[in-house]
Amino acid sequence: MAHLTAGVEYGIHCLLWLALERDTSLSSRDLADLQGVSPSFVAKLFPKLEKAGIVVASNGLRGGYRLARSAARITLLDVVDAIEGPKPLFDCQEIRGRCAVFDGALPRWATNGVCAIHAAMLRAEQAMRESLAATTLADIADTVGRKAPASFSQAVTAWVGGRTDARSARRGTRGRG
Amino acid sequence: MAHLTAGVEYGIHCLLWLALERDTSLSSRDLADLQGVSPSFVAKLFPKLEKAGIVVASNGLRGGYRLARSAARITLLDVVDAIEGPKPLFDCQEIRGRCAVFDGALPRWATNGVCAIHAAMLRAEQAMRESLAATTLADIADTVGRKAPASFSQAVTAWVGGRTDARSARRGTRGRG
DNA sequence: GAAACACAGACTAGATCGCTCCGCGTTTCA
DNA sequence: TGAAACGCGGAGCGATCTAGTCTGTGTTTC
Ligand code: FES
Ligand code: FES
Repeated sequence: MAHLTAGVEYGIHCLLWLALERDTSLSSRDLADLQGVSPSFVAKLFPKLEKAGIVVASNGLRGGYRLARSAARITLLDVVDAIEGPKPLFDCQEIRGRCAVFDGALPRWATNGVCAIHAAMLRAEQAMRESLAATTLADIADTVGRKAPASFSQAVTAWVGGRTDARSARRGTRGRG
Repeated sequence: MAHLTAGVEYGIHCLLWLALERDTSLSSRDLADLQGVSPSFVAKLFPKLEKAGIVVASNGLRGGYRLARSAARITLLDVVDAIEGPKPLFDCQEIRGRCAVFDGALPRWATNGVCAIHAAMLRAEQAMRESLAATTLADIADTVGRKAPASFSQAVTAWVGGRTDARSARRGTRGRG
């Protein structure tokens, strides 16, 4: 994939569901099934978000995740950093230090400070990060909310409720389904 | 490596040498040896820069590359696009279309337009691209030029000249060295 | 005490990256 | 005239990364 991996897309989409259902803990399996993606993969994602303080986890049956703070105070940069970890846009290999003209006697000025090319790349990365930091989960939820009809939110709550019911039913009809 | 690969670092550094020696054609081997990097790898880089119209190539003995236009009119974005090709920062997989709540009957509004998350990523990518487009090869050459002593430019020209001489000498003493 | 949860770690298939090697056509120059 | 130095394309290779699976361990609910 590209620089921002599939984990970021999965993670942010999951967090949007959590923002929609702030009163309920959703398990990683709920979130995966809800979106039709790999449960194992989503399960590997959330410990990172929890360590970054974006979500809080609760253990045991009926456990799961919920947002650690308001969606308006979670930026896309928070999520990207949590999932991707420290991952530079550009990885300078200090080419300049191998110049044949110097022939072994590397002058101080040649490796002093950061290479001008590297500096330009760092500026580009910073521009990207500032753009990501300027968008919050709430912004995105608003955009989606304006597109979705009013009935959608209810349908989601019903789906989540249906999950809990299905679990209870499974306990009642154990071995038959 | 990261999103911007080693080819970009090699490529831009090479182009800086070409900007310094605008009157001479430098071969890909010259440029590689000058910087102590792999000649084969640099040789694979330059056809891309030539197709993008950043350098012009000349064939045969004494051939090589030179800048197609002034360094002030070559941006870092030009070089990155030439070497990396079309490579999105974020590769949306249209997760939203798989939502289990819809259960097969995907409503129009759900996939209408670009996903809000994807849109935010495109803005971040655009911010990065604008930053890269704002820096030219000449800008970087100036920065380097201010650091390097006056003698450096002469040393480079001498090194390049020495290369041509070495080739002539090799022809004269064929088989002995 | 079983089921549903979180979480850590080993593992795999496939893609990509950095790099090499080879063959072909072109140009120069002894 | 032919060898050497060029550009250029394609095949291939080892290392690394990605997306995803499969354990296993500990915790909470019912
Ligand atoms: S040495 Fe890495 S960008 Fe110049
Ligand atoms: S569907 Fe790809 S980012 Fe939303």
